[in-house]
Amino acid sequence: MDNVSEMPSGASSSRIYETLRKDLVRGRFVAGEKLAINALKAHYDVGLSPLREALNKLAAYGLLVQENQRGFSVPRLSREELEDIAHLRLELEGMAFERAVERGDDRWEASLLAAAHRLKRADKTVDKGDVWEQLHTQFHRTLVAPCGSVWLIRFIEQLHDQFDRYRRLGPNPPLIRQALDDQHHELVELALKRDAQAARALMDDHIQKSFEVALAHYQQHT
Amino acid sequence: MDNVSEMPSGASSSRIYETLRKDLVRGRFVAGEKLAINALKAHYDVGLSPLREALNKLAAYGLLVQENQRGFSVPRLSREELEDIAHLRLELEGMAFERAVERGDDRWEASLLAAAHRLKRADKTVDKGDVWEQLHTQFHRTLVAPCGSVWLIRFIEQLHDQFDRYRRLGPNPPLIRQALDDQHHELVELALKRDAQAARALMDDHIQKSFEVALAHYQQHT
DNA sequence: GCTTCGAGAATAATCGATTTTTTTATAAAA
DNA sequence: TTTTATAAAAAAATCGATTATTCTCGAAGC
Repeated sequence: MDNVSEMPSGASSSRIYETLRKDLVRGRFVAGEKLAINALKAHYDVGLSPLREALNKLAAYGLLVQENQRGFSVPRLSREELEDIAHLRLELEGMAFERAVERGDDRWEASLLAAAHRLKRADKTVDKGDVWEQLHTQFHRTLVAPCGSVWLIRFIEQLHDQFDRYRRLGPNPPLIRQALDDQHHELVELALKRDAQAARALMDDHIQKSFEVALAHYQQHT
Repeated sequence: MDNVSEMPSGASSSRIYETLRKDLVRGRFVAGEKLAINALKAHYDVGLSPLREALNKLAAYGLLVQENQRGFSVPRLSREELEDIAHLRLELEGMAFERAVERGDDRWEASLLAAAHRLKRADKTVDKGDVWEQLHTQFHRTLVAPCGSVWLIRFIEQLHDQFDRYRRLGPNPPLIRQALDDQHHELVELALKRDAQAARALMDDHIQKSFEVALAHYQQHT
């Protein structure tokens, strides 16, 4: 554990959950590492109870592993799991986007354009904090928002967090960002054209590309 | 809250989680009900900390709703959600079963036959406890076990628990059981024949039938 | 040398009590 | 009558301390 976020000031319970979740996704903890609860308590400056409740939630969510009487640890990474996650993202996000394209209304079109624009803007500026990451997450959220299935969205977000544990192992240099961002705009275009088939195909390709980036990072990392 | 399970004796932490999970799935709590923590504490005879940790996990899992400073409650039911869950089950379980049929080995075939047999046996005897339910869950678990995706299995089980909140609103009379159980055996047959296409089609039909049963219970119930 | 054992230290889990927040009940004001 | 204000009660969240379990490391036995 090192270099983890400062806690935002304010109420504690869900705050610590969100902070930890982000730090886990960002890779601020080493995969496989056992969490020292007292260290967390000290670092994030929270009490034991809220902290443990957050850890329990994160374990149920799949960002931590809880072992019987031996605390919490960060799940290990494996190529097999990355492939599993990417493949499922392909299936689920493809399905969701296809449905979104069929069902989304004009307000959706507007929010898509907005999200894509903001993302492109962030692309060009130097990234203070995780602005690009946040906007990227928001963009993908928007893509599938009107798919009509609350549970599908839930699973997709869960998979995104898992996927990002791999993708964010390495840097996200401008060139790769650029390439992915081009696809983001194409996705918007196809959505506006209401071409569900092509939209899905491109989504598949987009996830495939992301997978390759993440895999490279993973292999570098080990 | 009424008529909930007695706690099995033994260690507390994960025990209370499992007990609560089962009681939620069984419908021992009324949908929408706010949980009185002190009452739970007294009934299950556990301390506050393990109880709260279990509730937090269940909320992350989707069997409870946690509201800011006002505790936990049982999620409401809706026809829309039931349709959502059933539809996703169709997609995910179909996908998983198809893959399982392609990838399962002879040990899988054996365990399938075993699970189906045990389920049929339980069918004929009077159901003490939830023997049939347990075996039914186990059977479906076995069907998709060799699909090769840990995350897919995880989501499917989560959806099963959600689906069962609806399906178990009403009784499960012998006639319906019989009909569903016939399909279980057909599923096994197609799996042994390695007919992935037909297997998936039948799985779709099976889930559709279950959905109709669950929907009837839901409509009766409101 | 290698394994097994056990005492002490470290850590996890749990408890009981306190603090904070929400809900309820009652009464005053509009 | 309805709304607003407020005090008391209830409930949720959190804290500090205790208990139970696991881990560490050195010594004894094989």
